[in-house]
Amino acid sequence: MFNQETIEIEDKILAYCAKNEVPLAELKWQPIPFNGEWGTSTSFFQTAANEAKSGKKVKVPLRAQEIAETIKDEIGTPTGISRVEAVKGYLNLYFVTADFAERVVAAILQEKSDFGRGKPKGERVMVEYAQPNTHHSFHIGHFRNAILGESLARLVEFSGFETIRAAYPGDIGLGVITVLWIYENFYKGQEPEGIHERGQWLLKLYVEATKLLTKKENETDEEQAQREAYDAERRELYRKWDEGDEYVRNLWLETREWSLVELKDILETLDIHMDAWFFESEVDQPSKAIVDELIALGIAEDERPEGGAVIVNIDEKLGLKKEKYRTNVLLRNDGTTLYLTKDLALAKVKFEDYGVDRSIYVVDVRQSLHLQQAFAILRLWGVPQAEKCYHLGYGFVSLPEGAMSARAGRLVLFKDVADEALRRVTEASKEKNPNLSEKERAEVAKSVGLGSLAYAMLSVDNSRDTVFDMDVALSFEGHTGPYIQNAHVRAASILKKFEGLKVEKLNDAPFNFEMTPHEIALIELLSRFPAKVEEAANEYRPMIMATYAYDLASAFHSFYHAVSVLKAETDAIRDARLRLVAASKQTLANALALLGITAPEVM
RNA sequence: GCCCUGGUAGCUCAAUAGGAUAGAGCAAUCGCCUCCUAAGCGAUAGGUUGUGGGUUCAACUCCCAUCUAGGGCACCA
Repeated sequence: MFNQETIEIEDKILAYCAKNEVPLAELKWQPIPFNGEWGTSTSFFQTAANEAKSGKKVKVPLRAQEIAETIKDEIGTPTGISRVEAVKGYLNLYFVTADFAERVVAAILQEKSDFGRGKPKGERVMVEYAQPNTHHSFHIGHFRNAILGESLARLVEFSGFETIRAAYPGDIGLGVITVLWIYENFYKGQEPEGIHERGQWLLKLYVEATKLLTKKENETDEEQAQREAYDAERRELYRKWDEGDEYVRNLWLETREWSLVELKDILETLDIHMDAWFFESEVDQPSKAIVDELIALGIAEDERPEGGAVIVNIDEKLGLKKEKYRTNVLLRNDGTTLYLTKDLALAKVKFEDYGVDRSIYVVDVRQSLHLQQAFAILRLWGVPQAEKCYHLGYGFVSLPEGAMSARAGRLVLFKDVADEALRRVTEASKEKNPNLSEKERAEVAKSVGLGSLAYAMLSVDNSRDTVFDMDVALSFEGHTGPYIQNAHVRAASILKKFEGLKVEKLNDAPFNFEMTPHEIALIELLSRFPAKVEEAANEYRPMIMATYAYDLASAFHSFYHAVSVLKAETDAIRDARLRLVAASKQTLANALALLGITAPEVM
């Protein structure tokens, strides 16, 4: 976006090299990595190496420096560039600060919340996330999934893809039936007040039921008989559900709704709005037809006549010699479907009913093989979009005391963490900013509390496992969401204090004064935002944006501390800096939005 | 047995297509609020990037080997 200079210079370098038969390698431009310095650079090592390979006797580093020097002389001082230097094989071009600064700031103030938005890409992408099981409750691991998916959706959308957000709750399976069983036998007719209490109650029932249905050590004959009787009841319930028994189905729908109401409330809190809701139960039947089709096509093998299942030997069908995707089951020998089967059916819905070009699955990394198998089968099946299926895996979230486990009672529910976050932020806010009204403080608490949680999840690479420690996630200092939000608040505070002209009217405020290194660093970061959006979206990595937001906030805090805005030396400098503050505020807000974090005006 | 991830400062993590001086935050020590919000800023200290080879002008990054942690491998999701 801000690279006009390099294009012009590249032409000159190309022309020179062509004329002098220098085997120029591709020019890669990167920012000059020294602070306080400001410009772009490229190196000639590869070019020198090309010469060496073609037989010339050259020492690569020396030759690279020689080329850099020659080109420096050749291009002179191009427009927009204040100084050119050749150092250690690199050609460094320093920008004319005033021009560049003005161009960056003006673009941001004009485009506002659209600053950084990419051009339409002409492709439709679906991001599937939020796949918790119903009849369970939303824990901190689900939160990582949700915030990662939402941030990714916002990134790809902002970068120019038409984006569809899809939820896919697991609403059927043995776990669900287990809850129905205990409810029916021991808690029938009960229903706690409050949507979260009710949702979490189902989890308690699940834990209790699991105890009743799990073999104990030193089990007596009597206990064993009881347990087996319970298990038979549960199996019978599943069978009834499967054949569509009206009573069981209604019971299931009613309790499922309790979970969904809770889930939707949490998503609403997180400002996540799904475009499509898929349910496992809905793809169960269609997936059976797909199995028949795959058998008919010779992709799947039906071993049921021999008492086996329906399987796909994926490696064999793809002609792979080494095992990679292995073999997996599409249909149990009793004719019921599996996760893989349903995912094939769902993929078909995505591609055919929703016209999706790219399909991203935000799913626990432990399911990596299963998803690769699903994608491979789609390829065998001849689905063109199979090539653009992508599994965004994420490491699991554990606790300082070990892995989360509902049965062991070691589970951190998101709702509890969110409540605690609000409590702690409210407390901190009272101390740091006593003048806020109750209403404002409540808003700040939500914004900052959820912001700190979201940032804690997004600031580590998705592939890494993380340990969720409440005190770390709810820390408000240092590399955290609130640190970034605070930079935004400080910018807002300056603008609010400025009671002269509106910032929008300060069009004639050039940066034609000697800028401090803080201002230069800040403007350089601002100019990189559009490229960062592209990078994060292309690589499907929200962490890139999380890191950027922190770097920008850090640069702003340093600037804020070291440079006076309202008390600048002259009105002209003050006005230019005000515009820079406004541009910083805008870009911080844009970056935070892509992380699913709100940017408060006060805190 | 096979496959996939990780291993970087005491701790938690970064590091763009292999590029110039491996960066942050916690924790530690020391400074900075009559001055735009101190949820902040500055400074000091902290490193043989698990180990051993190799490729390259250049390796945290690529290749091989090895140690170590975790995960996954047909009727769970």
